[in-house]
Amino acid sequence: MTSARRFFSKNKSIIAYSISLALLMFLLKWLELRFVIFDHALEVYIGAIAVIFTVLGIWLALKLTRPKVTTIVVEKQVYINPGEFVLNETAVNELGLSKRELEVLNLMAEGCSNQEIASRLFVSLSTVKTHSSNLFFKLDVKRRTQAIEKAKKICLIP
Amino acid sequence: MTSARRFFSKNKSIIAYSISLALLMFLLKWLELRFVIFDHALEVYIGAIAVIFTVLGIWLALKLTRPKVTTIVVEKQVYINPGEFVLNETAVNELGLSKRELEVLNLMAEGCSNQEIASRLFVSLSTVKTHSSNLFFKLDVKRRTQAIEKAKKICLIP
DNA sequence: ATAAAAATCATCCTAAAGTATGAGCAAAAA
DNA sequence: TTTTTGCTCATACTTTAGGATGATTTTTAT
Repeated sequence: MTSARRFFSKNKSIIAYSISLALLMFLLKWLELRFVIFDHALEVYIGAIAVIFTVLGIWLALKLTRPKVTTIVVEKQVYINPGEFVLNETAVNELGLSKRELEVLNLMAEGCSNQEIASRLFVSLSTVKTHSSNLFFKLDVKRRTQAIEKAKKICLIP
Repeated sequence: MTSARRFFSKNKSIIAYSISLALLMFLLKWLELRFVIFDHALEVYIGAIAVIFTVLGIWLALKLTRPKVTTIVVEKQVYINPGEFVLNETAVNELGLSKRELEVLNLMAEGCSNQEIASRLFVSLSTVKTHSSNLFFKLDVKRRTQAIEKAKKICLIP
């Protein structure tokens, strides 16, 4: 049942074409009988058929073929306003940075000295030095200024 | 001359259609003369014409339809906090920063050490130290990291 | 031409930054 | 349970940064 319905709906155009072709045949037969009296009517008749079926073919083609589509991709640049900072967690995981190291990194970027960082995190200067040393190793840099530069580039800090 | 040629090239398909139609007419006329002896040959003949011109119409339609152009706008995200960096010259004048000091500041922000800055500016380490010292005094900071932080805030560096 | 500003360099000294190594401890993962 | 990981701290040492001061040489503006 459904398959039959599906068949009709899928071949709608073809069925319509067949029916209209049949009707035209009848019409032409009728015309043939009426105008057979004229001389050279056949040539005109055939010309008419040619034109009609050409139009029909064109109509059919336009109906059946899916429209030719050429796609033009236009890149529109969307400028992201630096309003909200989102931490690049992918980078954090790839580099294996710990929570504490990120804290140290942030305070570094704020211009804190190691001693200030130690005071603000309630740890010793040694601890901060260890963290910063590990940080530089993981970020593959030699100085805190380079660490800040790189961290900003890859969105580890705002 | 050129306009005529242009006309031909532009209406190539239509001209081809006309010619093939004329040829078909001749062919059909010839067939008519040959097979007129058969009974009911006319129906077959007309059917053949119908089919041929339908095909012709389809071919014509496929040839003549111009592709539909769809424009797809792809939003490309461009992360640009620099957008375009414009130096805050007002601040530069207010703080009394010299050209050289700004150069040093920029290299500092790139993560260069004083020695690296000296090499890149073709001056001695002492000179860079003097510049940076003056810089810190003018910016009212104590460390290069603070200088970078402040300079970015007031648009002295990108 | 002359004074002011900018750029250059040096030396001495202190403070901070950074390296290397070892070790204790607690929480989480195996 | 054992191992791993992260955080902690310490000591000793080297390097870099930064301060203070003074001096010479270009530029630049008046």
